[in-house]
Amino acid sequence: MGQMDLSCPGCDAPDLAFAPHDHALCQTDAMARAEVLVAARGLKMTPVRRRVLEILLESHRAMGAYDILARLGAEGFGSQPPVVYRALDFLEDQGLAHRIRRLNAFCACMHPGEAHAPAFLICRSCDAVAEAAAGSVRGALETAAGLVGFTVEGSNIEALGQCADCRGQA
Amino acid sequence: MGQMDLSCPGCDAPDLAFAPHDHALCQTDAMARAEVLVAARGLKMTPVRRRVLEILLESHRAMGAYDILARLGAEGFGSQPPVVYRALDFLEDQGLAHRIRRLNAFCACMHPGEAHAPAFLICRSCDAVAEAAAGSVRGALETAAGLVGFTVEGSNIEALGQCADCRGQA
DNA sequence: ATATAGATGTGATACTATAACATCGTCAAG
DNA sequence: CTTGACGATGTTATAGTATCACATCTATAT
Repeated sequence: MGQMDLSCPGCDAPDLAFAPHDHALCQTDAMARAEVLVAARGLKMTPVRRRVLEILLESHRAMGAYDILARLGAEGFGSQPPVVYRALDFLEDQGLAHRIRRLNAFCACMHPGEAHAPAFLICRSCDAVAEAAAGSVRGALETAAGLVGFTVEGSNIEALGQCADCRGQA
Repeated sequence: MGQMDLSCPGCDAPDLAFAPHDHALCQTDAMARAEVLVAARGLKMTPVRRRVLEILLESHRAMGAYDILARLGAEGFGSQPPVVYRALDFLEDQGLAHRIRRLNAFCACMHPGEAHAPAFLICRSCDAVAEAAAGSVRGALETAAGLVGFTVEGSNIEALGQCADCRGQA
């Protein structure tokens, strides 16, 4: 792990999101992986899409679409909702961003390219969102669903609570 | 299990929601349990609250707040959003209805009064929503969260997929 | 050069949810 | 009986989230 970077709000709080870490590295690494992935799929990481991902990568918090849109507009991109929703749809389809339904908001994926279907841990104190390994959770969900003959095609699993740092301070 | 009631859309599709069943009994039973629970807590099952729950109990599908509101308005209740949102908040607080975040919609609880923190199974074909026993799912989630020091205070677990009946027909 | 497909920009609109305040009814204390 | 307090409801207004439809642009391949 690198040096702690206090300018990263998510870093104060820790999975990866809740622990102090070199967030600049975290950001550039995720961005680099995203670029590679998109190229490998024959798709384009356009300026709007790249900028939206950069904005999401600034912290480990979820952001509302309209907050992102305001940033885009201020930077010379389009300022109408479809601009940001289309970029977010693309990023989500490519596994580079996640929608946090409980918050009506979006966060950058911290494990792009890795096969993963995460559970989201949302700290109510610092607002950081972490992705927890959820293989066992999904397994349990599929088992429970299977008992009633239901086939799971997709799921969203979100937990609201408090991260270790915040609980320590409270 | 009682007789099949074809007038119940959710009944065509079964947990309880995806299986053919005597839905009239299902409705009256849930309503009766709700009345008892509310009274036992010293709260009031007012006309608006009762009617909202009745509407939700008509099927095992989730309904949007505004769809419910239209029904209320047509029946002489207030027709402004707070009317229905307040009733839904009350029902949710009392464990009589659930919010399905994936659908921005609400459904009646099929297990009122029973300690439960369900996972929701949402059939993409028939739109029925079932509550699956999720003790093991929640256990796995808490374990996964615990590994990163996160304390789970609440969670929403929703699966989108296809119920047994719909898969058979497709 | 030009046709095509994908991406973006823009205006309009739909859908979901809450804030703030007035009114009304019920019920208990006096 | 009346009055006060509280909770529920009604109503107006507004905030917040998301999509549709259509025009325009850009890159690419032909």
